[in-house]
Parts: sequence; C-alpha cells; structure tokens
Amino acid sequence: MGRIVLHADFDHFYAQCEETRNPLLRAAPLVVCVFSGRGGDSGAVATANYLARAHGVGSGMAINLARRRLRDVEGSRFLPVDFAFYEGISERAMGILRGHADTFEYVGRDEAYMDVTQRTSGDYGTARHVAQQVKNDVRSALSLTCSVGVSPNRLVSKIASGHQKPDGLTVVAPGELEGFLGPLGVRRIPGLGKRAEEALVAAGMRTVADVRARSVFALSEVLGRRMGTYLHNASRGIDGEPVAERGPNVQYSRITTLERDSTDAGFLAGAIPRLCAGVHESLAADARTFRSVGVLIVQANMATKSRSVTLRNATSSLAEMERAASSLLREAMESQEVPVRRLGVRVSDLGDAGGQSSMDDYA
DNA sequence: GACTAGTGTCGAC
DNA sequence: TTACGGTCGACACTAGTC
Repeated sequence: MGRIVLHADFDHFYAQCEETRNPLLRAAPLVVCVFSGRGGDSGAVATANYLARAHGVGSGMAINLARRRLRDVEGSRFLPVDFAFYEGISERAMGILRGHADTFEYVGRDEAYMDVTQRTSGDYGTARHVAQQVKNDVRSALSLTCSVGVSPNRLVSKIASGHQKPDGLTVVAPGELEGFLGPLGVRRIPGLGKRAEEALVAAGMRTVADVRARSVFALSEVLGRRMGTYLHNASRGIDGEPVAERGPNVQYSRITTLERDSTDAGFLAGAIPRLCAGVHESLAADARTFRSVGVLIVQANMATKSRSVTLRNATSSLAEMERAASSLLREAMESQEVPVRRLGVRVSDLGDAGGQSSMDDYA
C-alpha cells in the first residue's frame, strides 16, 4: 500500500489570527510587522493578508516599502506582531491536525505534515475526505482557513498545499505526479531559493519539466552533487522522507537590531547579557545543556560574520555563556571596520540536562 | 582519508 | 531613490589533526 501524506498550511497565518480577534480587519489590507528597536518604521513585514498582497506587499519586505505600496489605499492597517497570541492559536490548531493523523510532524506555527496511510487504507478518495474534514474542523473551531495538499509524499504535498491558496485543497494521486509538477516554475520546489533559481535559469531551466529533461550529472554541475541529486528526484515527485515527530532543537539563538550602527566594542558588548538571558531562558525551559557558543554579526551592509567556540564541557551556566560570547565579540571586533547593525548569540552542540546537572546552573 | 571545529551561505517560516 | 526581523536547520568549504 502506497503512502498518503497531507500537508496543511495556514493562509497568511499571523494576519488571520489578527482578523479573528478583530473581524473588521478583514475588510482592508492588513500588514503584520516586526518593528526593530530603532523606532519609526524600521523593520520587516512578517505577513500580510490577501488584500495587501494584491498591492505587492509580502513577507520579508521592508515596512517602509510596504507603506509606500499601500500609501493610497484607504483603511490599510499596520500592526506589530504578537507572537504569544499566535502561539496560543497555533497550539489549538496543531491539536486538531494531530487528531487526524497516524503520524504527525510539526513544522512551524502554521504548518504540519500528517501521514494518513493507515486511516485511509491508502485510498485517495478517503484521503480527500480527511483533508476536507481537517479544513472544516479548523474553520469551525478557530475561524481559520488553511490550504491542504494530498499526495504520496511530503515533497509533493507541500507543493500541492501551496497550489491553490487561500483555502485550497489539492490532491495529486501517484499517476498524476509528473503532469502536476512539470509546468511549475523551479522555484516551487522546497529548498530551492533565489540563488539556485538564478543558476538554473542561467542554464536554461525554468520549469520542473526543464529540470526533468536534464541528467543528474548536468544538474549536479549547476548546483553541486547533493542539490543536483535532490532536484533530479524532486522533479519526478520522488521523496522518501517519512513523516516523523520533530526531534529536539539542535540550536537556540537570539538576535537583535541595535539602536544604532556601531563599531564601538563597548556599546555592542552591552547587548550581550540580554541576548544570553534570552537564549538561556529557552535552554532552561527545555532542560538542555550547550557546549558550543557563537556570536553573529550583521554588518550595516547586511553582510554577516560569525565566531564560535566549543567549550571543554557541556554546561547550562548563563555566566559561562556570557563569558564566551563576550570574548568572541571582542575578538571579532578587533578586525571589524564596517559598522555593526545586528548582533546575535547562538548555542549548539546541545545535550539533556537530565539529572547530572545542578539546577543552580540555571541561576 | 576520516574526522572535527569553525566560518559563511542559503533557505524556510 | 532607499528602505530590511528573528529563529531555526542544513550544508559547502577550509584548516588542522591523526
């Protein structure tokens, strides 16, 4: 029996959350923003509803640019993100999705995979009903719409869920894989971003069908062996990755935009305690230890730099994290000529605190 | 050659 | 005319070591 995998993706999730709290927001363009610490409209767009998207506003865009695009649109609203509120809604949504899955995989606040092979006995008609039921349950419990893709694997279901948005339901049965994928632009393949797309277009490949026409060797020449092999399979709708419960984090980080660009090591060091405290809070909540500490620097020209160090022993000590981060920052700043815009701290090489570590370490 | 540590880049959400 | 978040995962590449 072939597998059947669902992928559910909530439409412009943060904007929809805001709309459930204030339904009047549905009537006009809505932009949910991450304002940086610099005041004014410094920051980026997290998401926008479909009325805003119709004016060319989308995720990742500078807030200022979004303002310009909606300058003449009456009633446009710009709201700051409220992650705690979205998280609460997400938990309830994920609970509903999980209830419809044999195996459930959380991907992010607004996205999940569900293996439904057993409960549908591998039948696509039944799977379509399950997908519709998922959508109905989410709508009646939370007043939210989501788009669902159904196919033999994660890869194609993910592409399918994005095929008809918002509120879509796209089923791609095993015999329809190549016909479904062929006309799509290469960028629709997950994991393939702007850079890879540019490289493929330069090599004469715009659609998935174009990719399929090339050998795995030709693709590897353009994108490297690993990506080439992945793309060769993806263009045929081949993906053997199982739906699996998410494992623990492999890293935790905090990054902040500084009040002003600076090369002053002392000023930058002032941000370290708060960043470390944030990282440590997440670490403590999950009872994890760390062995590697890193600092991240985003320069005023947006180029990035990082420095990291591996400690002798795993630890959960905030003081040790701060010491290591401060020293890495000092070291990085010695050769820093371009002003720094954003500063971050990251820990990795994680372990379980378990019983071997005293809770004093979390102090 | 195998392995590890460290750095930088890319991509998803 | 520009403008630009925060968090996480993965991997390419290099250098050093054995």
